[in-house]
Amino acid sequence: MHDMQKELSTDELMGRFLNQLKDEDQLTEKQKRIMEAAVKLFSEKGFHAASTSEIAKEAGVAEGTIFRHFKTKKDILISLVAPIMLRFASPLLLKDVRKLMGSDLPLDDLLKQLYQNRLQIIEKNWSQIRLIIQEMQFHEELRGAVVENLFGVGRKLAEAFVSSKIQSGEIRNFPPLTVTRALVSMMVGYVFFKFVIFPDEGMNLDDEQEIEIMVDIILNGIRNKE
Amino acid sequence: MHDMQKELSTDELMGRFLNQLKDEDQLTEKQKRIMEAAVKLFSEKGFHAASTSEIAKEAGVAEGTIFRHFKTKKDILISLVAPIMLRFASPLLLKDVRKLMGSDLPLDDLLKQLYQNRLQIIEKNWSQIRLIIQEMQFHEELRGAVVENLFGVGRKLAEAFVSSKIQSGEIRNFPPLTVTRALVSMMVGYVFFKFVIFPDEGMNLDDEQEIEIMVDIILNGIRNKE
DNA sequence: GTCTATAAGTTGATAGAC
DNA sequence: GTCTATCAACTTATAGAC
Repeated sequence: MHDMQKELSTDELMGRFLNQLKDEDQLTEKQKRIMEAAVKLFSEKGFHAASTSEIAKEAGVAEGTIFRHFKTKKDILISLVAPIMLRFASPLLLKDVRKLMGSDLPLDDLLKQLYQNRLQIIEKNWSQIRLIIQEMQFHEELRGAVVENLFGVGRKLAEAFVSSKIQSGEIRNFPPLTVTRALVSMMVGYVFFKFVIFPDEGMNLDDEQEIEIMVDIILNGIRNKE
Repeated sequence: MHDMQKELSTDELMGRFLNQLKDEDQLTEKQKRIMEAAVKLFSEKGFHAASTSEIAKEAGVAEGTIFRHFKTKKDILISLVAPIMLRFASPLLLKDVRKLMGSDLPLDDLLKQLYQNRLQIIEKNWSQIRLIIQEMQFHEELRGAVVENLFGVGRKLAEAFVSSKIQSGEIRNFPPLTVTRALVSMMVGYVFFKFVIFPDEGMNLDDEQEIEIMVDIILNGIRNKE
């Protein structure tokens, strides 16, 4: 049971997560190559199906080199999570989203841009997002870190936004968390269809049109009230 | 590269799928036990992380017995897909959903029941659904079969329903596929939060309340129009 | 001389054969 | 139901770079 060795606790992982910004520059060329190769293979074949020898070959290093830099194979996985999450928590959630949410755009334009923006980021980073969602299922500490950091941050931002719009009277008076989840669910569902169900073909309609209608539905519902 | 052996084509898999109804009774006690053990371990640990020896132990058979009934480990996985999908395509999608869609319930009650109904089925079969979604990513034939059969059937049903409601004037005139995807996205998103993000704790609100609001949002939107 | 990369092991478990 | 060849993660002895 090679998975049962000393596990990193969620706290330790969060520590890494928070310290990663400065650490990122301290990575050697080889470490970066190994991590890049690992992201590629883990997300292509899954964590268990990708062997360290493959990773070594892909990275262009000897297999032993991997274990000079990472205690275990799982350690490579863990080391990938923090930088990936950072790329979502810091420049993205905090900058673009805050800016959009602070703007005084009409609600429809704001939502459209928000969806478009998130979708692009998800598309660009899909293999890594998929990897994290995949492995979350099997590594408790990993899920803990994602939920605490990424989801915690996102949820607070979104709920604050929704609450303010409820108070300003723009949004009906529902529980903010439920409205937030509805907004996010639309995106999750769209992503699910686009990337999980039809990863190859692409969908019939283009994203912009689809998002336009999605926002219309979320804002006005599907019921005909003439 | 044990994944690269002779793959079952989508057609062969669909063949199995269609023939499974009669085959299901022809399974021996041992085969059933092996398959049950495999579903359990594959969905708990993932396909690659679950070993055939564990499966044998869990099923209470000798390891060799597995390979008397299934050519390869992957063959076990493939054999699981058809019965699982059937349990979704036949009794559920076709019976409950058709009945609900054919009823003349008001749209909100109809949607609430539909969501409630689907959610219960997903909850009851979550480990199997998760397994299929997981392994779809890595086994092309499997995804082909799921998309063709499950998704194809579901989509046709849902689109027909939405189209009829658009023609009757109950639903606004959007592309039926987009409306369908919006309806399903809500459920997908809800399931994602409930089972993937917070599989342990359970959510703050109970499903009935959440679904009630979700249906309200989908039907009437979140914009305040007083 | 230390520090790092490497490739040839070692061990154990795995899928699959007999 | 036992057996085995294979391949996994991981180790270590060695050699090269600074």
